[in-house]
Amino acid sequence: MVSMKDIAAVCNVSVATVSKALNGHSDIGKETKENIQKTAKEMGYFPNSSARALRTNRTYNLGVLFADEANSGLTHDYFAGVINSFKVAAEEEGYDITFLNNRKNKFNMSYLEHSKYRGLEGVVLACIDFTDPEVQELVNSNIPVVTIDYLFNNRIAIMSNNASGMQELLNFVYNQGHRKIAYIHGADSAVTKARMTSFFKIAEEKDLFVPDEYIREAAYRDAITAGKVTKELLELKNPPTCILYPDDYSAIGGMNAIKERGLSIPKDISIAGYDGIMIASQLEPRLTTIKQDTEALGARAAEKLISLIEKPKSTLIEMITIEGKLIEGKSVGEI
Amino acid sequence: MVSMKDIAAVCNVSVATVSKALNGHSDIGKETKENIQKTAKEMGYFPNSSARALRTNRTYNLGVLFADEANSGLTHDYFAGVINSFKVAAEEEGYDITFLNNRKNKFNMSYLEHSKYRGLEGVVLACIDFTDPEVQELVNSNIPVVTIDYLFNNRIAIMSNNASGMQELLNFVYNQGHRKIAYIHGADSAVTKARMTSFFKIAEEKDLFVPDEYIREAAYRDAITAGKVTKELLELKNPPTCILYPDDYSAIGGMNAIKERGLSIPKDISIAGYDGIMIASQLEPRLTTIKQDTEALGARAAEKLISLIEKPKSTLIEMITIEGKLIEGKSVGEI
DNA sequence: TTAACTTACGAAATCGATTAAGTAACAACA
DNA sequence: TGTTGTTACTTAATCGATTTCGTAAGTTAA
Repeated sequence: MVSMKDIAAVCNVSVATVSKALNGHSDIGKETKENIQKTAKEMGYFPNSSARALRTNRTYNLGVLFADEANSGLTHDYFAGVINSFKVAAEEEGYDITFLNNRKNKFNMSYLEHSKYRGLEGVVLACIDFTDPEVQELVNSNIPVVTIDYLFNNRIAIMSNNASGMQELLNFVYNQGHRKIAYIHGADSAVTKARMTSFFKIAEEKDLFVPDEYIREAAYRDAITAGKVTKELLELKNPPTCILYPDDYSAIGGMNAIKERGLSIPKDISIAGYDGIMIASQLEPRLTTIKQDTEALGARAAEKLISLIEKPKSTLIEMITIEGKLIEGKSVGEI
Repeated sequence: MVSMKDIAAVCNVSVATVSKALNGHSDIGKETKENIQKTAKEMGYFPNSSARALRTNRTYNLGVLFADEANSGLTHDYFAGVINSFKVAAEEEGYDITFLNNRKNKFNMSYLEHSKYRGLEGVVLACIDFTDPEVQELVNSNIPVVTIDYLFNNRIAIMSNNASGMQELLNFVYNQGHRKIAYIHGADSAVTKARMTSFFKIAEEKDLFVPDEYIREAAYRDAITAGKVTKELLELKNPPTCILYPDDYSAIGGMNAIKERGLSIPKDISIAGYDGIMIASQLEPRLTTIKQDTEALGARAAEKLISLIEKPKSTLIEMITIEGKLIEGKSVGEI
């Protein structure tokens, strides 16, 4: 690797001069500067980030903490989308992304220790167990942190607006004329809670009667269970005319179960998913769903994290809400 | 941040002694060593990776080059699975993962420059344009490189065995009694080529007549086109009894088109996908597909890359083939 | 002409860790 | 007793870059 020393030798100047010339300081002669810059380019010089980090205490490295138990990690459409957009936004600002280990590594470092070891300037937290003591340690540290879809009182949070998403979805379904609406909700979590609360609030506002048997549970992305539950709903004496699912995968499970019965969507029964994953728009019929704006979620998270790093004083600790968008699709029909 | 200097001061020894004590050198007294280790723990010491990297020239950092044009990046099930498993395997060996920028960043570095800047000890290439001059530059550099699903003559490649996968799939379909088999293949690529070649080879071996109209094209993961093509195939005077798709998403598109016709899978027509993504096993009927071993692909890539780094002499430049696995599912019936 | 500034550069310290080389103190051995 | 070895440290150089301070040479002003 060619270093400043090498350039200095070639140009017959000191290392200090090279550094100044390459970093655009003012106390360098025009000719000297140009010569150094030219030589640096010719020699293929690139700064050594370790050396620079050591001296300046800036690594331009951001951590991503993202647990992937049971393949629910990078292969999880929603979070993969968020992380991807976070990455792109961070890269545009000259930052690189490093994953924090979720598994125990050789050195048995905690998340915080790992962050310090790598000199991460900030960390984004997504899709993890926020009650994990190690996560708590990180959140209570002095490292800038932004969380996604979870709110700590001392940290910036970027939240997908599940309440308004559910509201919009339910409104749409209602306006299509549906009054017998079943809701298969996800397992217990902050997201599920937000959506359910919203569901019942809107239902009440609309004087919609929702019998207990219309409210069912199925884990996220578990199309099999969703399919089973769907069949049970269809067998009710008074079956719903529309079923809402926890996510699009589940809706696919439901769709299969319905088609298997020989029923047609949306003629015989309507369904809606949530998330707006790619495949949802390619199904037949096109799935009605709330497309979560993963793009915006990731980008905002990066923007805020970098702002925390570069201007901590003027960066507000706030909760930022990202709206989902109704994709009307074709799976909810008029009644 | 607490440094060795701080520990040295507290323990009344030199920095060198601290370093040796913490790194398990032999020329340190038992008591001194224990005292230093205890103090280090108490003070919450963690090494500074930048300083260590600067001195030792080892960063324990691996690069991942992974272009994500058009959302086909981390949200691409197959590659996300591979990268995820690569990450886990690398982390187990004490390495961290850094993404190489695919977009141009502030400093306008090439992939190689970026790798050098960050001191990446090796890079894994996946899902990119391998003919890109910047990729070529990286491949021809002296940085250890492992490629996934692409073969350079001077680099280790980890290849999913598309030929044997297609063979196994076609054999299965054939053994179920199918003789009228349509094949919707992906767009032109090395992967498509490998599968097609294999398809025709096996077909020939089996004396299977494949009319031209049975061979169609649809882009990867384009369920809409796959659905359209499926309808066209169904309308043929002599329609196939089984359709093979480029991937599982496409198969879902086909599945929808078929169900829409009121046909039943696999009673009226059989279908098979490729890849073995999560949702495939949750469809009704369960999709027959070749599950690509993303787990093994990523893990082997990490293993080989680390081996190139740690014992370059004894590491063979080779092509490693990872077999897919037939998931029988329920979407191909007996005839 | 001389004091006061500018300009353009260099010397040296520094960041935190590693490591070769050196050195006391003590023990072992002939 | 003198030589050799061992043990347990310390000193100091080093990795590559940044930055403070210093200074020689030239310029301007009085």
